[in-house]
Amino acid sequence: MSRGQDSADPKERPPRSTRVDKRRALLDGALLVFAEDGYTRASIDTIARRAGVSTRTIYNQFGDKAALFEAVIVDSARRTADEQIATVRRYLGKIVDIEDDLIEFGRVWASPAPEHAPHFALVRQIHADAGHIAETTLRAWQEVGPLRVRKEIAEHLSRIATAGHLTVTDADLAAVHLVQLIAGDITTRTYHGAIPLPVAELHRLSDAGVRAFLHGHISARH
Amino acid sequence: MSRGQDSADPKERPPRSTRVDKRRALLDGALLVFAEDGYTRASIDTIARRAGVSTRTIYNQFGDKAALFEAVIVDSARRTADEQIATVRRYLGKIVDIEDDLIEFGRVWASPAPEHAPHFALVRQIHADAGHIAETTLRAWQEVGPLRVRKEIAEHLSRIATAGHLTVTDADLAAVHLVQLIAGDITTRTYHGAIPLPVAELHRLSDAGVRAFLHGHISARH
DNA sequence: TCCAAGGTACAACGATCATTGCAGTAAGTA
DNA sequence: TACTTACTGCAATGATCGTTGTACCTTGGA
Repeated sequence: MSRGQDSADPKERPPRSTRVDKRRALLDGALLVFAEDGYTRASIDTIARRAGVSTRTIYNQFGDKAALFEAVIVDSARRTADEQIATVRRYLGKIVDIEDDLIEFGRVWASPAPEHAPHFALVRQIHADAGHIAETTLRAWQEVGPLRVRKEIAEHLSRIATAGHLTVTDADLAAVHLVQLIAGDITTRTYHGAIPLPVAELHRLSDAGVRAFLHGHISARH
Repeated sequence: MSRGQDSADPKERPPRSTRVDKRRALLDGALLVFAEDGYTRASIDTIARRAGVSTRTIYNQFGDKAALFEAVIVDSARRTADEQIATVRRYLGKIVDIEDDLIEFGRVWASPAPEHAPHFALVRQIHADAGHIAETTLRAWQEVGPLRVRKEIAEHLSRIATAGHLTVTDADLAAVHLVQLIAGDITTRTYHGAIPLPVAELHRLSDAGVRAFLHGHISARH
């Protein structure tokens, strides 16, 4: 999980071996296979073939299949969360018009981002397999991924609220509401990315989610 | 999927055999095992043992494992949807105060209902395994379960809207928003029912969801 | 009492799979 | 040049599993 000690020479250390490259290739290939097939169905041979690596290397690097799965979960969650946090900062950093800005944010957030589709399929696998995954792994995943993203969104919403644009009592909960309204229905309808869902429909759903987040559905308007 | 012809004698037909009982026991037992372990991990032997039935009976009744899985999906979806639709009718049939009534509905909707917990675990398995389930099965499941429930909620929301309590342009979408705000966060936090979540917290989340559904988060109040 | 339908126990087959050991190889380093 | 490190290919092992065939039992109805 964490590097024991930094053996960082002051001078540039030449790529001492392909060790790190193989590890990277394995994390990427295993993500694809685990995302498609799930933990049990995914075979070590398939993963090795997809990563361009021998099965023996998997065991040398990770120990066993469960450890590889856990490494993939944490790695993929961190990478995706990094991207999402960048998106949040880019679109919620400066608010001019709260509705326009949230709608633009929602459209980007709800966009497929095809290179991250495997990650979301993996998340579905985690949800389904939670009963067979170590507690520590689940916690590590939550902290490095979803919770980090939620915290980022919540902090932005709080700031926007103090600026007078929003009424937010529980920022974490508001963050959950926002992302669920924006993308909740989409993720259930774009099964494992197999059904792409046209962009226009995607924007319609996301826009409606943002408006619901802001105004609600009660008819006390005007 | 559908009974070919009704061989219904006019007089009470005595329980001709245990055939239907075994089928029922199998659907119930298989639901538990599939929900806990997922399709691939669940073994026929385990299912047979849990249902109090020989493995041979499974093959005689359903043909193979995949067919049993599909039968379980559709059966469980129908039963759960029936319950949910009854809840919708009971709590949204007559509206006195829109906020009070929705909050009461939300609390019931978000309640664990421990006897249906396996179904929701099964739904997570379906979401994860969608790529390995026949299109026809997925469609049948959607129609007999989630879509039926969504339609019921949407119709009630439309009626409530015409009565002047709500502003609803897309009733289906509004229905999705409502259930996601009420229970969206809960289902992700009560992993396979292992973490029960205290009732007070559950009500807090559900109430906040209902209020967000009605009023939104914008600070244009008063 | 006898029949037939449906259930059970049991053994077996073939396939898949995680995991390990071993022998060989390529490449960086002393 | 010799040593070390990490990767590869291959074979083997032990376990699990879906599926089938078979012989036997139970029970409700003719």
